[in-house]
Amino acid sequence: MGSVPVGDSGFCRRFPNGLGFDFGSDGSSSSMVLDQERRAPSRLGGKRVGAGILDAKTAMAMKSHSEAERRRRERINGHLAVLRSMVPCDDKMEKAALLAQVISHVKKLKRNAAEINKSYTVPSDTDEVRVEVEGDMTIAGRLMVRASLCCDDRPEILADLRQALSGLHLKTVRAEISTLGGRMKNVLTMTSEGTFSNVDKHLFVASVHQALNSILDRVKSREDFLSRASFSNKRQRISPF
Amino acid sequence: MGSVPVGDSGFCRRFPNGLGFDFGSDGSSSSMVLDQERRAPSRLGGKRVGAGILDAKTAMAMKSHSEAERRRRERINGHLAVLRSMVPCDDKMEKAALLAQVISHVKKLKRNAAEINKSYTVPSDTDEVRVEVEGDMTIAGRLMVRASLCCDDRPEILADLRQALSGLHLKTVRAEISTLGGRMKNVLTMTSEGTFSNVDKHLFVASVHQALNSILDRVKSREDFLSRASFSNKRQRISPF
DNA sequence: TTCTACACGTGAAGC
DNA sequence: TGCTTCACGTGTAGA
Repeated sequence: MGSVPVGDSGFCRRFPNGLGFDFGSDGSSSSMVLDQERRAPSRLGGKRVGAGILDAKTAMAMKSHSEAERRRRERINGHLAVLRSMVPCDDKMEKAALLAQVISHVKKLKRNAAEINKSYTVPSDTDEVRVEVEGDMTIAGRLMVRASLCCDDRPEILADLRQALSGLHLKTVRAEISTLGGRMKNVLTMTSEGTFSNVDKHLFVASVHQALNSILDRVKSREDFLSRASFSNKRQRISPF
Repeated sequence: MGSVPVGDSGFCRRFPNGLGFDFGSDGSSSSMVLDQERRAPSRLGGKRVGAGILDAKTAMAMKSHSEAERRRRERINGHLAVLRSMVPCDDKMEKAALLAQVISHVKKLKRNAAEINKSYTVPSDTDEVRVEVEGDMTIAGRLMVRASLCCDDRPEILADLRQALSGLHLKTVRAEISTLGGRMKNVLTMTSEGTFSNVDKHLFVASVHQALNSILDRVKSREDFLSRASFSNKRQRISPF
C-alpha cells in the first residue's frame, strides 16, 4: 500500500528536465512541454507566451499549487492515521474500510450511551411505570427485563417492590435508585428463572407492569390519605439516605 | 466545493480525439498521443507498438483503471458523507475539518463511556472502598462526591450506610446498588451542604472513606462470625430483592 | 488577482 | 497476469 514519489508522474511529465523548477535560466529546456501544450492547449489562462516560452510566474504558481495540494493530502491522511489508532482495526486496513470501521464504531458508542442514559435518568415530576425486555432475543433461554418506577419518594417502596416481584420468580441483577427533590426513580434489571416463549414474554411483561402499577397506586392513595389527614407536606423528602 | 469533470484533464489530455475509447477503428487518430509518448515514454510496459499505434488493450486497461479509481473515490466519499451526518458539523465543512471533528467526537463519546463505566461496574470479588470528588472544581461552592463500596451482599448495609453518612451533612443525589452472585456494590453520588476549601476537601474525602471502611470492617467481622458459627455459607445470597 | 478545496486520471507497487 | 490501493500533479470552481 502506498507508493513513494519516484519521478515520472505529474510535474515530471510536464517538465521532463528532471530538475524541478529552475525556469528562467533557460527557456529552451521546456520546448517539449511547449509542443505538448500546442497539441492540447491548456485553459489555465495565460499559461503560454507567444514565442513558446513557458511563463516563469505560471510555473511558480503551479509549483505552489501542487505543494498546497500535498499539504492538504497530508492533513487528511494525518487525521486518518489518528482515527486508525482510535478504532479497533488492522494497521493495513485500506482507507474506505477504515472509514467504514469508524462509522460502525461511532454508532456503537452512541448506542451504548443511549442504552446507559435510559436508566440514568433523574426522577421526573410525572409518575411513570415502564417495563421493557432487554434486547430483542432471550439470551440463553432467559428473559432479561428492565423495569422502572418513578413516583414520590417513599422509604417503604423497596419493601413494596420486593413483595410485588416476589411471586414472579425474578432475580434482580441490578438495582438503581435515584432520589431528587422528594421524587424517586427505581430502575431494576432482572432475569427470569425459567424460559419463555414469545407469547409468554408479553404476558410476563404485562404482569410486571401490573405489579409496579399496584405499587404506584398505593403510593398515590397513601399520599392522598396523608394529604387529607394533613399529616405532612406532600413534597416532604423521605429518603433512605 | 467540488468540480464536475469537464474534459481537459487526464484521458482527454492523453487521448484528445474527444471521443473516448473507440480505438481499433482508426489507428491514426492517436498519432498525437504517440508523439507525446515518444517525448516522455511511458513505463507501464508494452503500451507502445512498433508502428506508433497505441495498443487497444492498453487503452482498455487504462479506462478500467480510471473507472476503478473513480469507484474507489466514491466509496471513500460515501463514507465521509455518512460521517458528516453523524457528527455535529456544518454541511459545507471541508474533508480535513470533518475528520478532525470525527476524531474529537469519538474522543468525547469514549470519555463519556469511561465516566459512566466508573459507576456501572458490576460488583467484583475484591472488597473495595473508593471515594472521589466529582470533577476538579467545586460547583457553586458545593462539593460533589462519588463514593463506592463493594463487599459481600448484606441487606443491612443500606441502613449502615445511612447511619455512617448521617453525621457528614451529605445529601444523596443518586444511589446505585448492584448485586450479583452474593456480592454487592453501592455507588453513592452526594453533595455537601456547606462549602469547602481545598484543604477541607481532602479531610472530607478522608472522613467519607473512613465511614465506608468501618462498614466494610463490620461486614467482614460479621462474616467471620457467621463463618465460625457455621450459620451459613459465606457466599449465600442475601439480597433485598 | 490569488488561494483553497475538490475530483480527476495516472504511475507505481502489492497481491 | 490483472486488479486494487495509494500518492501525485493537474483543471476547475468558489471565495
